Amino acid sequence: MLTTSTKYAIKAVLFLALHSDENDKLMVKDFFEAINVPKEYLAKILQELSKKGVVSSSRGPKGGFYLSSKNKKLPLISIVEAIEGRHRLQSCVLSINECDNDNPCVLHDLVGNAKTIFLKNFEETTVERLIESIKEGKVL
Amino acid sequence: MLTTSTKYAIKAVLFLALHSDENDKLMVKDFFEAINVPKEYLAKILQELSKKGVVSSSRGPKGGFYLSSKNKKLPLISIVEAIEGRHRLQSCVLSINECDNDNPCVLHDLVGNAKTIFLKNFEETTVERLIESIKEGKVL
DNA sequence: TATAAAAAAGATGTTTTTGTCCGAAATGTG
DNA sequence: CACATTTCGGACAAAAACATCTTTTTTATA
Repeated sequence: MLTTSTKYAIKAVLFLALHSDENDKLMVKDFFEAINVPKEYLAKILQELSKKGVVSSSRGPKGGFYLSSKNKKLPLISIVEAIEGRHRLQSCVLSINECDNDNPCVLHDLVGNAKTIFLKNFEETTVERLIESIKEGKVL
Repeated sequence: MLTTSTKYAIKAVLFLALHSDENDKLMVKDFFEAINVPKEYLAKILQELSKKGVVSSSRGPKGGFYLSSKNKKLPLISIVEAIEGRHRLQSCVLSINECDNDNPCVLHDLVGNAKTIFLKNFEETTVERLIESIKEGKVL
């Protein structure tokens, strides 16, 4: 459903949303254990997310990663897109190029529903919104 | 959503359902091009499906692969299970072990719906049923 | 302005998935 | 029974995903 890298990315973003802001940045070494992601790999992923504008970062002493309030308003889908690109999520289940609503493959309708719901949720739910869930007891 | 191998498997099963039966078996070389799957890899996948009872096969001259009427009655999910096992489809989106309905992770509810619908469709739709769709114009 | 701290960038290593190849076992047919 | 044909099974190869390591660049602050 989501690649390992994307899962790591989501965990990282949510953790940052909860525990950082412009004045309290987090370094990789400060939280890789908390979210159970290999340290060096997390660094790579954050780099990518930063480049794509999904998280914020600053170098040097007192530097680190954090979520700006703008970052927090992004929908979940932007994390997925930053890591694995948009294509993967919306391409045909059977990877048939010509498949679309007008010329659906055998599984198109069968899977369409689930995929539509999934995408819709990821497009409509912001990081900010998820943080509420966490505060209401959902586990990260 | 589904691995490449599983997609190949589904295509192969559907093709066999359409073009083979006990008296007209198909050899790998007869249809790997039609479904656009690497020949040797398709052979491997069919072997696996055969071992798991999802497709039927016989060796030697006049041999090949086919779907028995029993095979055709199997739900789609059994193809997925044969290739990638059941676990992958139903495990937590964030791969959090403790995640379940009583102790949901942040994404559990968000994704739950889509996943439930997806699984339900794959459990309830048989190969036989899909063949009807194809005859009604859906592309394979 | 020198220093140390941090992310950025790039090179390298490992594992899993995908894909290929070849010999062994089975089986219908002359 | 001999033979050709086909799947079966295992070994091997290539590519992608996952992970680590090292060097460079930026920057706060002493």
